[in-house]
Amino acid sequence: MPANSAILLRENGLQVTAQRLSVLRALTVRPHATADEIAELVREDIGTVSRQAVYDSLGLLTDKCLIRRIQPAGSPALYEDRVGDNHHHVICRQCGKTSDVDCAIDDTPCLTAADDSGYEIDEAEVIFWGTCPDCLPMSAAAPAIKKKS
Amino acid sequence: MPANSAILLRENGLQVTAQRLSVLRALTVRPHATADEIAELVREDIGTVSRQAVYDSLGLLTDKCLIRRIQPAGSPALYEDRVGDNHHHVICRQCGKTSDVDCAIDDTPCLTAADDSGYEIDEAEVIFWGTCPDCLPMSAAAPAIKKKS
DNA sequence: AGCCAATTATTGACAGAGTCCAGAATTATG
DNA sequence: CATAATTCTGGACTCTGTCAATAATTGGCT
Repeated sequence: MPANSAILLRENGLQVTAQRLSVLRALTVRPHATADEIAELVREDIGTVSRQAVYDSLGLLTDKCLIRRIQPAGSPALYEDRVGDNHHHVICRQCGKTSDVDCAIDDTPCLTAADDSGYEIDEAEVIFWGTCPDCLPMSAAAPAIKKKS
Repeated sequence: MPANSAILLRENGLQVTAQRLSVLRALTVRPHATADEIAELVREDIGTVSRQAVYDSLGLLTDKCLIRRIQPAGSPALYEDRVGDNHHHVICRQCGKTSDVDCAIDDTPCLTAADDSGYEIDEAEVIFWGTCPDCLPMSAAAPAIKKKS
C-alpha cells in the first residue's frame, strides 16, 4: 500500500518524497535491515539515493516513531517496521540473524526494574543472545566464533 | 588490593603488567567507563599507555570474564567491574549516567523469552532507558535533548 | 643476578558507521 | 505559476575500534 505510506508521512507533518516512500517500502520487505542495506534496496527501487538521504529519512522516521531503531553490540544499527508493541529481539551470535520475540512476561512487564535508583524509566530494551536454529548443528560440531578466540 | 589483582591475572593465565593492573584499578574507581576514559585514568596513574594496550587489556579481561562490557545504543562501549551476577543497567537519556539495577524478576528470569523461535539463548541483555534523578527537574522545565529535535 | 623465549606494549596506518556542511534541486502553498 | 521552505547531493570529517610490524617486558631457569 504505497498510498498509505504517503498519508502516514503527511499525517506526521513530513513531506512526501520518493526516497522516504522507498525507505518505508524497503523496511516492509526486509525488517532488521542496516542503513546500508536499506540504501541498496532503495537504489534498486528508485535508481539512486545518497547515504545522507537514507540517514535523514531513517532519523526522521525514528523520531516520529514510524520505525524503530535497534543498535545491537558489534553491529551497525538495524531498523524495523514494527512499532507500538513492546517486543524484543534475539540475535544469533554465529550468523547475526535477528528475530522478534514477544515480551516474556505478560504485557508491559519489562518496564519494572526492581530498584530503579530514582530514574524515571520510559523504555526497556531487551536483547537475547544465542544461537539460531540454523547454526545450532554447526555450533555443536565446532565451537565457532563464540568470541574471537 | 593491588596484590589481589595480580593474583587474579595470573590465575587466568595472563602476565601481570603495569597497564593491566592500572586498567583494573581504573574500573574499580569508575565503573561504567568508556575505553577512552579508562585510557585517561591509566595515564594519570602510570604516566602513559597506548590506546591499543587499553583495548587489548579490556578485550582480554572481558574474554576471561574478569570484567564486563556493555554496549548501549548510541554510545561507545562501557566496562565494569561487577561480574558474575546477572544485573542490568539504567541509562539517562539526558546525561548518559549509567547505574546498576538488579534483575526485576527473582533470579534468572531474564533468560526466558516467551517464544524463543528455536534459538538457544545464553544471555539476556537488558537496558532501561529513562531520566535520572538529577535530570528530572530540568526535563520537567524544558523537553531537553530528548532527541536532537 | 643474568639470559632467553614468549608474551605484551607501542606506533602508525586503516576501516566502518555516522555526522556536518554548503550549494543545488524539489516540494507545498498562496 | 512564483516563493519560501524543505530536502537531496557530494564530499570532508570525526569517532570507535582493529590490524600489523617492531620494540620492550615478563617470567622461568641456570
